[in-house]
Amino acid sequence: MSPRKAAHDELTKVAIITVARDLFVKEGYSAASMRKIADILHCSHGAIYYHFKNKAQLFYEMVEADFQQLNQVLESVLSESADTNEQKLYNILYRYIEFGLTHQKHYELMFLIRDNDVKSYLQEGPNNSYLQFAQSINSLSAKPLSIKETWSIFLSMHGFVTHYCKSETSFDEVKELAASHVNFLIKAIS
Amino acid sequence: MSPRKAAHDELTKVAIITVARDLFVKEGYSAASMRKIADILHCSHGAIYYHFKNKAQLFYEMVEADFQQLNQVLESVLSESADTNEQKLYNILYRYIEFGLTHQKHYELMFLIRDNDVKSYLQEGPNNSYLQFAQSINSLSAKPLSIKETWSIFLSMHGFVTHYCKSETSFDEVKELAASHVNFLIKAIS
DNA sequence: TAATTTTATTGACCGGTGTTCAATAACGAA
DNA sequence: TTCGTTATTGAACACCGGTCAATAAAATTA
Repeated sequence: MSPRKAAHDELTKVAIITVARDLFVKEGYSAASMRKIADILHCSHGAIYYHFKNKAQLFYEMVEADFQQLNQVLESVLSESADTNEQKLYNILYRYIEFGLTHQKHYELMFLIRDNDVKSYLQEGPNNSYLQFAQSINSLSAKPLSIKETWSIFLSMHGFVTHYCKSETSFDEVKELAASHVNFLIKAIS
Repeated sequence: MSPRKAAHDELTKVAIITVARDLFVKEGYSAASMRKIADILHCSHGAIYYHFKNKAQLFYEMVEADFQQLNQVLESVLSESADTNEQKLYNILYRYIEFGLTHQKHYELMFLIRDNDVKSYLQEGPNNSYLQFAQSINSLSAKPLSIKETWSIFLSMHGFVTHYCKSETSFDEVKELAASHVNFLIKAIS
């Protein structure tokens, strides 16, 4: 009816993202539609396009914000001064898996989605996270690591997360396996 | 117009799958629509549903046939009697990556797609391939491998393929990296 | 051969999707 | 108060996967 809402309940990017996050996590990228998001927000689906160019960008902006958590997680491990480098190295790897499996939809978007719409928006996020990751494990490793070794470690971690993302297994269910995978990789660079 | 075609150009599963494969490989699962497939086949999209229950099953039947190639590849490596076990082990891993990156859309379907429609059809295929893989590397390894070690190797391989599938990198472009990743993993179990 | 049953195809239809855009009302500034 | 700016609506468009009654070709039976 009225083409513009009263000021106190105008749409905001934050409000949209909050609802979108819930729905994306609950239903995945394709099943979560702009219309469903709009329904929950009590607005028309057209309104969302005033704030976001399209669905892919909405998804991307949502996930990019969340993904900075991963960098924070890695940083917090590094700054835990009570731990030895060996412990820190283990924690970096272990916490990476934990993050991936407790943020499966985000991980999927950042590292797995092949959707052409979405793909064009992705570059920086995953790259930044990898750099942080690589720098961390290099500084903690007893032996100096080659670039290729670092990359192999990352891909091996990625494989673990990817697999259990796909089967929607919770981190809790694979804690022990995660630990043994991490130990397997640490052994490989010792 | 006519509700049934003359015998000589009736639809067949094979004809549909052939066209579908092209389109799926070219455009991916979601962008390749039943209507596009039907257009190429010069039939109505409804006709395809006479031969396949739905899109997911069409995709699945197409890919399952192709995927038996992977098992054949692994078998052929094992039966290469001129090679040492060490060489065979290397080849199993290397050829796994090669297969994954030269059949990216298939790999994606079998191991990556989260689509709920598709997922219900997938179980046996990937499982069989893993069993074959696990059995092979166990029989070839100098040291006996634990189940967890075998699994870690697989996940690490999977990570490599997944990553380059996502970025649509050809196998040729990452041959050397593949070799070094394989050597990294072999070292981890030596 | 003629009648009948089975089979394969069509195309309209349903409810859904992402996206665009003219119309419009609330807002903020002059 | 006027007027431009801004945010919102909802209809429209072109797609999508999937269903199904109608129908004609093919196969089978008499």
